[in-house]
Amino acid sequence: METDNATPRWLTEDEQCAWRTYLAVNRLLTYQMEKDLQPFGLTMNDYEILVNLSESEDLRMRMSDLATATLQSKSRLSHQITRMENAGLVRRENCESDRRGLFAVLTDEGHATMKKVAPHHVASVRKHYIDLMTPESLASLRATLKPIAEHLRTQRGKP
Amino acid sequence: METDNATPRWLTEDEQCAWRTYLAVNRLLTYQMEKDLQPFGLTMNDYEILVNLSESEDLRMRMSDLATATLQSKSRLSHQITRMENAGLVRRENCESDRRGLFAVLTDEGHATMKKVAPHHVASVRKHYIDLMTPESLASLRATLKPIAEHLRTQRGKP
DNA sequence: CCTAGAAAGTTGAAATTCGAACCATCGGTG
DNA sequence: CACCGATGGTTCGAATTTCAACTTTCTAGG
Repeated sequence: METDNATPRWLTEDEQCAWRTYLAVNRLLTYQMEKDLQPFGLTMNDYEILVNLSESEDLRMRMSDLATATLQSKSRLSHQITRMENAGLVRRENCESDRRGLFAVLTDEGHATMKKVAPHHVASVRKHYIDLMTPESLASLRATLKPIAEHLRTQRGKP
Repeated sequence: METDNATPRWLTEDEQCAWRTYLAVNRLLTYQMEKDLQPFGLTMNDYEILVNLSESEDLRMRMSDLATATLQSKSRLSHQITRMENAGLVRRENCESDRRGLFAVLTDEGHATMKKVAPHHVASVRKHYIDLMTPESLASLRATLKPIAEHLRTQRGKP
């Protein structure tokens, strides 16, 4: 008989507003970042990978680790790296210790691109996000979101 | 000579952390919401359209308005509605006053689906977002994000 | 009235993403 | 050592998204 018909706890006015605002910022911001990166021929995805690689030991990362770090499926990353490889930003290299494995390695060109684009991207992030809030707001936001990120990380299987 | 080489204002440690956390929540949350909707055969996109329609006068909206409301391109929305039409959730109807125009109208089935799914979706939003913060955090977050949404809305052209 | 844009939507092809199936190698166990 | 389930990655086909035409209808100016 139990067909799960407990009265749902609907969102209050405020909660609803908060949620929708969040969703809106989410999309609008993504759109804007994407747009600001476009003149350099990069997507957010490209950029994030460049960041990860350039912050890594030897400018390289195992495909798996990169997939985990950027929260993408293995399949998607594989395609993504192929495209970036064609664009000359990245190169695949075999892993000695595990012959199944591959590294994605930042090329010189990739590194140069990174250096050129980073300032613009940072400016964009500031202009459309960071600089629009007070340091207190930022701190509060971070404190609120951090545990949520943790929670969500534990929830998910392998995307 | 001006080649735009002012020293960029890099992000501070805290800012960097806030930004990355935001990005992470962004993706993880989207992923989770999507996943929780999957058993009902809906995507976030589907759901959002159902919400918009069910909150509208006569359960209908002009394609353009719907596109604007959901922040999608006309093209994307058109395909989207076609799919939902095939799924029986929505139906297209001509506009009397403007013969170029079309309405997307919620069907009975669409309305029923909405009613069935909404409680689960709300529960999901609570579980993975709203209920993970205090009311104060939520209020603060809303207050911070609201102006950002405004700013971003003014920035963008037609996606 | 006529015409040149603009606006509303659709369409089709190309690019991206997803999911499942697949291949090869690893690591542990009997 | 030989087997077997896990890991690391790629690949293929289907679904989704994007981008650039294209059609039809409006609207405003002359």
